[in-house]
Amino acid sequence: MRRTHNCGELRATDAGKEVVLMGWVQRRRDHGGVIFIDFRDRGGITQIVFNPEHSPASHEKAQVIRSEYVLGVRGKVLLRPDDMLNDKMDTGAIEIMVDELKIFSHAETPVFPVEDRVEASESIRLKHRHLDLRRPQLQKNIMARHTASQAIREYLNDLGFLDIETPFLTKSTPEGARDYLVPSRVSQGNFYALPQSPQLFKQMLMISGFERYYQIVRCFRDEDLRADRQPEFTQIDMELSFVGEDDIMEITEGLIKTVFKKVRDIDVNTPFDRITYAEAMERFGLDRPDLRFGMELCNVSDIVKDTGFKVFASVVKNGGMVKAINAKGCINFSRKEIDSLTDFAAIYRAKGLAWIKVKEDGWQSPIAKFFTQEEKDVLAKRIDMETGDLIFFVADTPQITNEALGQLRNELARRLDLIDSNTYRFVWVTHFPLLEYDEMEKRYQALHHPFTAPLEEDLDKLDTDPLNVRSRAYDMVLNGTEIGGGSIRIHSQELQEKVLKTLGISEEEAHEKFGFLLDALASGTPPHGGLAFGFDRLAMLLCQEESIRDVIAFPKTQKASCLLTDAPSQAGVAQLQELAIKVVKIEE
RNA sequence: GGGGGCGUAGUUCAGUUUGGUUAGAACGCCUGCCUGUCACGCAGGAGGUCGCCGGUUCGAGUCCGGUCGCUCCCGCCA
Repeated sequence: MRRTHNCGELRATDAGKEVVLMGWVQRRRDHGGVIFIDFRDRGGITQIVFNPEHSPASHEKAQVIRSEYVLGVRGKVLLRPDDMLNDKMDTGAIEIMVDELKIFSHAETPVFPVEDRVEASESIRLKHRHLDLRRPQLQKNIMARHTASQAIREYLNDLGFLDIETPFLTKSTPEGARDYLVPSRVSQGNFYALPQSPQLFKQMLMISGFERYYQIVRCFRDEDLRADRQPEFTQIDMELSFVGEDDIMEITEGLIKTVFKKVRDIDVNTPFDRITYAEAMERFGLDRPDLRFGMELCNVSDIVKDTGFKVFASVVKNGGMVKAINAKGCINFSRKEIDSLTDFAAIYRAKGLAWIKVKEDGWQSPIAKFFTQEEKDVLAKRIDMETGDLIFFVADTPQITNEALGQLRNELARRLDLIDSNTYRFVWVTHFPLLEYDEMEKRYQALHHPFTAPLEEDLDKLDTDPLNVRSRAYDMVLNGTEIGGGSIRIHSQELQEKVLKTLGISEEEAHEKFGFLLDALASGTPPHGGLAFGFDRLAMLLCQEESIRDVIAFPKTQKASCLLTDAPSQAGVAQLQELAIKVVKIEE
């Protein structure tokens, strides 16, 4: 018996053919006489029929068949009678009348039915991932992911990129995320770190003269998980020599265009819009703006800085910021709805959410009485208040005001159903600040990473006004989600040393941690830059899934454990001894 | 590190507010019947450590304390 077709490809035009299908039993319907089975493989589902009058032997054998049995069947493709077509199935015009049945495997009753519409809990699904992965939806996702990765390889190969592997057992880097450590047996007491990204290696490859590199590569970060974050995740990692921002943007826009076309048959328009970080923050409050709807933020700090409403005035006087958002026509929001939005803003540390309902005869608002008529007029004009509008204000530090109001903007759009889920709106965010100040550690930190080039025109501010140095970093944002980011790198040793120094990394530490890079930079380094996409997130968006776990074959739980294999687990005494590792309990 | 939700039959859930007889439903499973179903139908049946540990009580799925797990979010994630 040799398989001739898959379960998704037979059509009315195949009627009369003798075929052999192999797959799993999706569902069995036994009528006492005739038995119908929905037969599934990765190609789809076809109905197979056991008829005691047609083939008594195979019908008899079919009595024992249950869900998820694995079968091979030989039979003839028959057109179904006109009144028995199933237009919900791709193969609904035909069925296979079985002449010969081979039962390859019996199966225990599955813990949950292998069907898309069944919603088993996530932990059950992960524990029995082999069953979960049989569900057509997950099969589709994993296949779409494959299509995407192949499209990416093909596209980059054609542009002269080389796929070059980089080490997993590598060196811990300061800055950035927590590392996963791997103990060394042959060098006891020493540890490798799994790479958070191949950043330094790809720069080394540029210095080595490979000019165009890519890798679809696993990266590891020991941080807390989210619906869109796993401890090991996949990047589409790229680096190019002799290029500037425009080259990289053009190539990666083409990459995205190709992937969306091949995976979803969606035409993405290029080039993408570009917006600076400063403009994104001003208009949307976030560095990853969702441009599918308007409702932009409005800075009113200058208007309220001397107002009688002390909360606003004092925030501005202390270097804070007051911004507003106009929920057009939302005057009918109840007190309860406004309270729930206030709670929402509080998640992002906003201490309150002031509001104004714009009525025909004036403002209805707890804060209206604090404003003079003149202030009211100026505010109304700035925020474009019209009768029926509902205005929200947040007053806090610039960071909190922007974050809270930016998130509120997204939340309002969701609640007001302003978002067309079939729209794909891409935008580049550029000119990120090079540094930010870490209040906890009392020092500057790289916003992107320490190898990002400062904007040339801002170089002189590195000593005098470091926080206002802009960088040559850029993020690709899709519908309010960052899907990729990168930068033009520093290619001069002097500048690299200077930036490391600004970051408070001593010369000694710099040479210990990055000496190899600094040496390499001095050996003749081409100008270079690159970008990395979060492949899992991209796949998630392509598959229209809510969780990254639905596009990863074997994902981990929020506690970073694998319910299938039960990793992580205790190591044996002998193993630990070999590594000279002793496990100690840490008391609270 | 912090906040929210969840944990009861194989699965999804109700029951927990207000402690009280034998813990229910649907789907799935098993048995029988059924020759055109496609979420087949009909009849019958089995199936429970109410996550775990401890406490209060005459009595705990229900109240209290602890603990474990899953999930969403904040912090964190250059």
